[in-house]
Amino acid sequence: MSIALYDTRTRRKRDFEPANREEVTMYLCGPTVYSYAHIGNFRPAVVFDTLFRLLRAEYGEQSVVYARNITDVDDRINQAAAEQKVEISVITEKYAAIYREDSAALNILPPSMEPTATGHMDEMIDLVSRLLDAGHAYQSEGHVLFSVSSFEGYGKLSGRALEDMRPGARVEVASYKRAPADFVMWKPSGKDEPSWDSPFGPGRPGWHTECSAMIEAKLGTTIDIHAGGQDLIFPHHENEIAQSMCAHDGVPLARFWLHNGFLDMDSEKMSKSLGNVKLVHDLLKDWQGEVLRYALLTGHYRAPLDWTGELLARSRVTLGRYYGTLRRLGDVAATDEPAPAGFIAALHDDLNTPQAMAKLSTLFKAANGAKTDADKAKFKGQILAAGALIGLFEQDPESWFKQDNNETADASDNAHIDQLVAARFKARQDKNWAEADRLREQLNELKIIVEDKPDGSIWRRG
RNA sequence: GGCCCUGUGGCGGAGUGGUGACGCUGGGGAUUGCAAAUCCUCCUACCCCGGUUCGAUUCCGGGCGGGGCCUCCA
Repeated sequence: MSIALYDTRTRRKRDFEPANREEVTMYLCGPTVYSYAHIGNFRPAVVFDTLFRLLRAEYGEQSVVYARNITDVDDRINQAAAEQKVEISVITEKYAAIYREDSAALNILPPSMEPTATGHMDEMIDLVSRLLDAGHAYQSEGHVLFSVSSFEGYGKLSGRALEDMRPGARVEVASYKRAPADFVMWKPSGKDEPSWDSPFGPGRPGWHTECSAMIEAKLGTTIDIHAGGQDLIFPHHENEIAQSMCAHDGVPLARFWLHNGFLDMDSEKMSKSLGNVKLVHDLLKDWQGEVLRYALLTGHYRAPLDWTGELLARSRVTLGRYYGTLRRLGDVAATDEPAPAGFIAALHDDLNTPQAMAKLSTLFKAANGAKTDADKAKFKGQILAAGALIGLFEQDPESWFKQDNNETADASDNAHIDQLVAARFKARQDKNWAEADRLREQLNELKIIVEDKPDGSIWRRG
């Protein structure tokens, strides 16, 4: 069954067929590495990682090329570097490394490549030069600007006409612009700002330039899928399209445009002024990365998702139930099975993860009810296959329960708990119920939930 | 002002022109020394007003509510 994806440009769900099944190309606008990334930054990373996994399963691991860039030239980076009196590379390398750590904690696969702006200065300068030569760009007060009126398709992606927009609605129109919607491709740098030499004077590229140049350099003139957050539709992706299509004689930049919706924080917009920005770096202190990933996937990627403590708690409970099943199936070797057809169909339907989660629930129910070893092995195989597609259930169940969040879970703790549980099990064998209950009470105080089984007791953190 | 998205039970969240996904919570039951886990079972919904239809939560129109974007932004 083919994969259907909602394409922002055509505003329809369409069957996805790559231009070349041997080389499916996908690009995601990645992080600007000037600080810790927040949970909202990771929604596209997790969602499109799931799509990456799905495409790899469909076309073969070697046939999918997924580029997620790192923006390492940006005014916010310059500001951070100036404040800390260091080179920008000190800032960008630090936060790129942290971003990769956070990504790994959310079980996000490394993309095929992570191109950087600083690594593509020549390509960007070349792109700007070509657009200048072709008359799509002009120089003004040391800047190079793209002239949006030179591209008749401008506004097609976001569905807005130039005349509908309010010039200066939010930001004052700069003096060097011929038209308010023209955007900067190259700008001069101030005295202490990072600067690169170019035919149009020393300076640095505008934000939109890097994606067009890197896609051209790494993936080709037309890619299959271009993805990002909803806020990037305008102007960022509109501007990328303008640059790339004008540089490529009108050849489309991407065949499918995918955009994820935003997270709300306790029903409010996440913003610095409201002080409700949640950094993944901080969330990971209280929650396992897999809980964050699961929570992000409980909603459909195009819909808004309300990020709350309840959502996280619910996600943790559900995952715990699922890992409980896997723990009970621990001594059964999974057979090699495909994920259930309904689960795959849900993901194929524009990455309908809530529907896929519903299928997962029935799968676990079936696994819990399995009587024979053959059934257990089959269901375990299906669970692991489904999990691999959405990046869940890839850790050892025992470690899930024993590391389960927070810093109190260290090794000595675990040994102490093991001791108490073993003592209680012995008391139960002796039918010394008073002693057994006393030990349970002691464990309750440690927020440990014990499960008695015929051949021993197991425990988890409550 | 323009453009886009959205409104489902106590909560989260799919889906559908006609038999009310799935999960959490709550009630009941099986099981258990007591529990936990597991299983079974029950309760509660489709923003409002028109239209189309034998029949609309689902399609169409209007209204109301919520959100996003209009050159920082996942």
